[in-house]
Amino acid sequence: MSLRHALLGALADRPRTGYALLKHFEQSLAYAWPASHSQIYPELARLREAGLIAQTDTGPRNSRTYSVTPDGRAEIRRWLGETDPDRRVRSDAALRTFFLWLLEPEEAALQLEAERAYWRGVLDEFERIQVEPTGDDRKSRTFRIALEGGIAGVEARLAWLDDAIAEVRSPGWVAREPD
Amino acid sequence: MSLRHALLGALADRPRTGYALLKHFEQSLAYAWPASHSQIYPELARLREAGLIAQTDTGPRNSRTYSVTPDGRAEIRRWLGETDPDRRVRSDAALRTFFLWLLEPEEAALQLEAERAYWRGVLDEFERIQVEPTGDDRKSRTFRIALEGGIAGVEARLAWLDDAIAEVRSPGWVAREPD
DNA sequence: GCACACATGTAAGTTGTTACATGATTAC
DNA sequence: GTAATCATGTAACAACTTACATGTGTGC
Repeated sequence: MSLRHALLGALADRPRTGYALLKHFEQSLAYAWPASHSQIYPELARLREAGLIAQTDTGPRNSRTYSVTPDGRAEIRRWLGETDPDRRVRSDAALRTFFLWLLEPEEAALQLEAERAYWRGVLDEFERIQVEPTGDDRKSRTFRIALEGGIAGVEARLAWLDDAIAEVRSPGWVAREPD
Repeated sequence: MSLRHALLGALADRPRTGYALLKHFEQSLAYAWPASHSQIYPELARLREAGLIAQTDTGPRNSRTYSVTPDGRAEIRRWLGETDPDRRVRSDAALRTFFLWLLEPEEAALQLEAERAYWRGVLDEFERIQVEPTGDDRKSRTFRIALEGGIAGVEARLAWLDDAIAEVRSPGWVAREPD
């Protein structure tokens, strides 16, 4: 139930409306745990019913501001400290690399180049965020650590994509097995 | 429907039984698209019904060997060439890094050290596989490319974890906000 | 004979996606 | 006024997890 704890953690940072949580998921959390509004709103209702969050304000356009309760804060700490992370990762993009041999060499190269263009864009965005000034409290530092993790991962992927593209464009790849 | 195409791709490599596919998912494909037997067997039945695979052999212990049909081979190629990869990635482990500030510094460091130990083990396994001799046909090369992608990703993560651990153990982290 | 790995399946429940649906405020 | 963004919800469906369930060959 990671979504539940993602919401609790985001509300432990500060109270937010459902819509603000949605935007937070689209921006920061999108690379760790994507979630859509049709998942978030019902989950907020369940968290509220369970007493882990409470609606502490009502704003314009029927927006509802939620805050974590002491129970909710205890629950997110329990989750972080006492449960093992689920280290499984599903990546459609990674899966496709196992099947590169099924494509014509030129087609394989084009696919990998599209990947490279996409992840370059992501890296640009991460680096744009990275230069923004922040505080040196633990929250700000945590965010910078998470961002550095994202950057390191994307940089590694880009370096690997360069190698992979070179390989599928190499004579040794193109020459053999013309299908 | 990545599972469907993961199965088609694995069967395009060579005919396999359901059980062999299961083992293949536990080993190679586990880091890209984990799947359990309760998902694989029903999906094989559906693929067969759709005419994308066919049962080409029956072995001991009621094992069934499946092969891709021409339609199945066309479908995996269509998927690889004509559909965009879903680049979203869900990672419980990555999500948790956003909430490091909620833990006591020592607890945060212990969690990150557990991550480091886990990924070191994965890297050891990848490197053990990497030194095994293989061919230089496209299939073998593709597998090596995928493996190198995995290794690059894990190495980047380990380097980042070293930095992250140093940061949460630094005086600047430990000193402030004693909760 | 018994344990273990092989081999396949179903069922209940949870989680996630896509589509449908509606209303409120702001900017032009 | 009208388009865009804000703001929240539900419903149908697909995908995934966990548990239940059963039978087969091999090695000791």
